Amino acid sequence: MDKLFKALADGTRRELLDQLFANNGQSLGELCKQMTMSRQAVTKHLLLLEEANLVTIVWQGREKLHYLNPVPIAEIYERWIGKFERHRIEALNTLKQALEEDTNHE
Amino acid sequence: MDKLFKALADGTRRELLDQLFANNGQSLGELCKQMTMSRQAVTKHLLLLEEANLVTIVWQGREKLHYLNPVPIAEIYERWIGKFERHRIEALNTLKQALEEDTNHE
DNA sequence: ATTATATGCAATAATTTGGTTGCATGTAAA
DNA sequence: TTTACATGCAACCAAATTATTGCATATAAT
Repeated sequence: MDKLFKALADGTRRELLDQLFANNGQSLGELCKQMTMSRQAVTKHLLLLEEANLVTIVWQGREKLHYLNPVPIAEIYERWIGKFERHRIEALNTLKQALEEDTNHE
Repeated sequence: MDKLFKALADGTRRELLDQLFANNGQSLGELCKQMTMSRQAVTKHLLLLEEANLVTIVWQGREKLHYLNPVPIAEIYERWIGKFERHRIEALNTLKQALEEDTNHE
């Protein structure tokens, strides 16, 4: 879960995911063309995405193709979104109460 | 969105959110008691959570109370989970195809 | 066989992050 | 009005992150 959030915590990496959303299965070279930084920098970002299991690699000859994997994102949903949703109404109510108590100087 | 992901990308900060899940509206001192690091370290983590809008502060006398805010997490869902879900079946299919082409050496 | 292309590996440098410590300030209690 | 408590501010340090560069290797094309 830590690697997943860290992978998503960088704009460049989210941009790479966006590129794969737009066109899945691109090679390293194709992805690099659309970025401003060096190939090695892009490689490192992609490595983190692979380690977070967000991107799957398929070698085709000398080309390395990159495919999106949606599974880890679903885990975020289950672990965090669901949790927040469950607490949502209660949390907002206690916050509201606290704010009222504070402004009313009870 | 960047601050949000970065805020969630640290285990200590997710632990602080967990503490507030368990007991919403805790003061800085109460949160610190449950952590191993210095008060200042905790303060800095909480500041990032505030800037990501995940935690809302209410001052009560000399105490600073911390409340969860579920809204930004919902934004993650809309921006990322939804997007992944929409592409999910298509992405898995193209990946499957690529894997088959690769192993069959066509 | 030679050349061009696609990628990997390793050393390095700059920046960001996570943490500590010491001192200052504001609020409540004795 | 002292004293204790809750927190803020700032300087500083170590470790992790991001990016660059130069060279090496493997595959494809001529």
